[in-house]
Amino acid sequence: MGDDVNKRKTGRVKRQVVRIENDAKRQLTFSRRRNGLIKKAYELSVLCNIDVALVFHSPDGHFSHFSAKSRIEDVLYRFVSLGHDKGRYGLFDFIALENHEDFVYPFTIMQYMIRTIDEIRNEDDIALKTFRYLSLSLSLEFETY
Amino acid sequence: MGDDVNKRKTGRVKRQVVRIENDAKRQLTFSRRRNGLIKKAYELSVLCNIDVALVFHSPDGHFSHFSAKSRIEDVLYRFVSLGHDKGRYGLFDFIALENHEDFVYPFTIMQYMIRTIDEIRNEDDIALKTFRYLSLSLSLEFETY
DNA sequence: AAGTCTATTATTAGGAG
DNA sequence: CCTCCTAATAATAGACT
Repeated sequence: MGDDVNKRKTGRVKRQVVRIENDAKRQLTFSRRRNGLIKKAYELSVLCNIDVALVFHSPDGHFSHFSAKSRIEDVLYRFVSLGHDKGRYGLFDFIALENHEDFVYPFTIMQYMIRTIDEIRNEDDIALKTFRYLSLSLSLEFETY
Repeated sequence: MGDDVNKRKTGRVKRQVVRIENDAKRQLTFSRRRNGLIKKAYELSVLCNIDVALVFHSPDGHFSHFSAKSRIEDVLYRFVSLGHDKGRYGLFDFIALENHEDFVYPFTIMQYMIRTIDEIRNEDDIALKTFRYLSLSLSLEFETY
């Protein structure tokens, strides 16, 4: 019985911030930390009356998103349209952490949006897609708090 | 001198998750927790090889954003164009936490984007705005890690 | 994949500068 | 706006279910 005490090896251990190679462990850590991040984003939004939007993409194409206080569409729309609002440049504070070597063109997001909208306009099955998207959203939506 | 020991009142205290009414305290908490959130988003992106985008808006018009691993434009573009990608609906998992009572139309973001693009196309000072936006981005960009 | 336990690390509130 | 300090709360790695 005393053995159990010696064998016990639980409790948080320190982790280097490097990619987790083991698939199962990486998935578990992603799930836990994503929940932690969402909780903190929610708390920040309430404590400080801030709109926060979070978007996650994994390399295999999975994605998830979160927004507190406002719809994520509203938060992102405001972000996209910033470059469009002449009178308020002086108010913006930018935090940019870029790990890629190619230069950042601030207007790139607009070019992307224009291309996307053009493609969408050339299609005639928007209603169908909206319906499918809507069905999926509703079935997978859940309340954490 | 012994008095000092009794008077000492430091250390973290428990806070309810409700709006902080004191302006200075709310701003301080915002600054600290936003940094904490960005650090955790960065760690998640490295540990789990995930693209993460974060967008913050305060009611007074200030905003900031963060993205690790990929440009924020790329992460948001992928998000926006999801509704446009027919073949992959089955892969998506949605996390939606909506605090507002009105119904969420998944296509709203597209409608917003269309409106934004239309407005942009009706202007002829894009080059000037791009230049100003670029100058500001570069001067305020910084590396946290 | 998602919940429980536990020991430990990580974050952060308040105060001072 | 920061940064530093301290003591307390909060998050979480690993193991198990």
